[in-house]
Amino acid sequence: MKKEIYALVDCNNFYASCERVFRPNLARKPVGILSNNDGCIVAMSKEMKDLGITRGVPYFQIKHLIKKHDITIFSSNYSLYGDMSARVMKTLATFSPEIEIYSIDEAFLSLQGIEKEKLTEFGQNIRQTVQKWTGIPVSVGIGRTKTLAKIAARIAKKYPGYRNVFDITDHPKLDNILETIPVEKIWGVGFQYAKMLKKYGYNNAFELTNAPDNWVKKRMTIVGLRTVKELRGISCLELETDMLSRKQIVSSRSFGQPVTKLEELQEAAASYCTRAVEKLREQDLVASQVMVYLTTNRFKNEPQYANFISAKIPVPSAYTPDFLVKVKEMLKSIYRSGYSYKKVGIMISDIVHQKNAPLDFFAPCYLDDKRKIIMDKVDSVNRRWGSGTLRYAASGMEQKWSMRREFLTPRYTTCWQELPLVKAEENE
DNA sequence: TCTGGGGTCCTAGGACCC
DNA sequence: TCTGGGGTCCTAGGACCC
Repeated sequence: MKKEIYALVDCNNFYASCERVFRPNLARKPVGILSNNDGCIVAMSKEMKDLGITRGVPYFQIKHLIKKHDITIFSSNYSLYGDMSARVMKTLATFSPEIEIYSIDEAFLSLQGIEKEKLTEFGQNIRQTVQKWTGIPVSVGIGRTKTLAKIAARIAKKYPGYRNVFDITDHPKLDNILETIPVEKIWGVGFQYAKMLKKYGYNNAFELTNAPDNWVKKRMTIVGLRTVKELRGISCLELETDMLSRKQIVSSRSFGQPVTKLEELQEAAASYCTRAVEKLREQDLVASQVMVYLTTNRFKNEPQYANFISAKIPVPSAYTPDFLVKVKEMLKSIYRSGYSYKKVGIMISDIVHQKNAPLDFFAPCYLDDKRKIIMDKVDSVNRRWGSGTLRYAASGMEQKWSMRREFLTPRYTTCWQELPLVKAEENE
């Protein structure tokens, strides 16, 4: 069996770091990023974490700390983060022929073939290059399995002595290191499993490696067993290098303010639906199932209602109007008047590649149809002039329901009008 | 006043078929 | 007394991830 070596490259405090690239004056200052609708804290710089603020807290609960600690708050700016992520990934791809982009801010690299003694040095090289080319600080964890590489990255980040790179491969003190990792910090062990494991006396990663296979499988399914084996150094999770096409696309948003009218809900649903079908086309996919749901605000002490409904699209399609028509009528059928709604959402599923779409004898297939030409035109206009330039009337003009984004930064990297300007010194 | 959004995988159980 | 059994497909729900 060949012995793999994996590196996990993890961007430090990614969203906060992205904002800082364009606001260098915020280095070493507390920076926080809000969720959609400016609802919760979703990302923080180290300085803000050090204040004891935790991810996920509602913004209004920590508002009083903002001034006191001179925290800078941003609304989330996904076009910026997505673009910065692409730059980081492109840089990483120059270091290894095999790379798995695991999330917006993490990638696994195969380091097969690199001499064992040089792994740390190689990791440092990655870190420095990404910093130089993109401005984003990263940590690198190296190990024989993806799960161990994750743990290594955690250590790299935690102890400054390692300068953000840690190699756990064949480490003489592996057991001692694993003893310092509480079970809930292991990749694949979440809140529920951690609770269960502790009940049975498994408190840290080392203890978990001694759990019997059958017991683990029974309580944590085959997935949990793989995690445990990976901790023991047996690789069970391979690098997934090719982008698998998605199985579902979800688009939903809480409203900036409560919505009561069916027409407004329909507008919002139409706008999310438009976005979801756009995402479908970005990957040359078509879908034949669409679901729509709506819900009231569960945090409020007022009448609650939630419902969903789904429908088939007769011929797999990526033509937005095919979906808009369905969504509009479906929403009408589950809408009940007299409630204050907080959110609607769209889920598109039964997704296949355009080329693999089942054919219908009586209907033209999307790929060969003029509908595809229309959609391609719409997409290219919106790419060129900014998304939302061409819209469907169904999405409405007022969009009173649209989300709050009070602290939004410019789209520095994805919109010509919002490029950062470099000013010459004027103090002469 | 104010509480995110977008994904994946696995399993159990029911429906249905032969 | 004693009511088969195996296969497939689908869905809901639960766990996890970022």
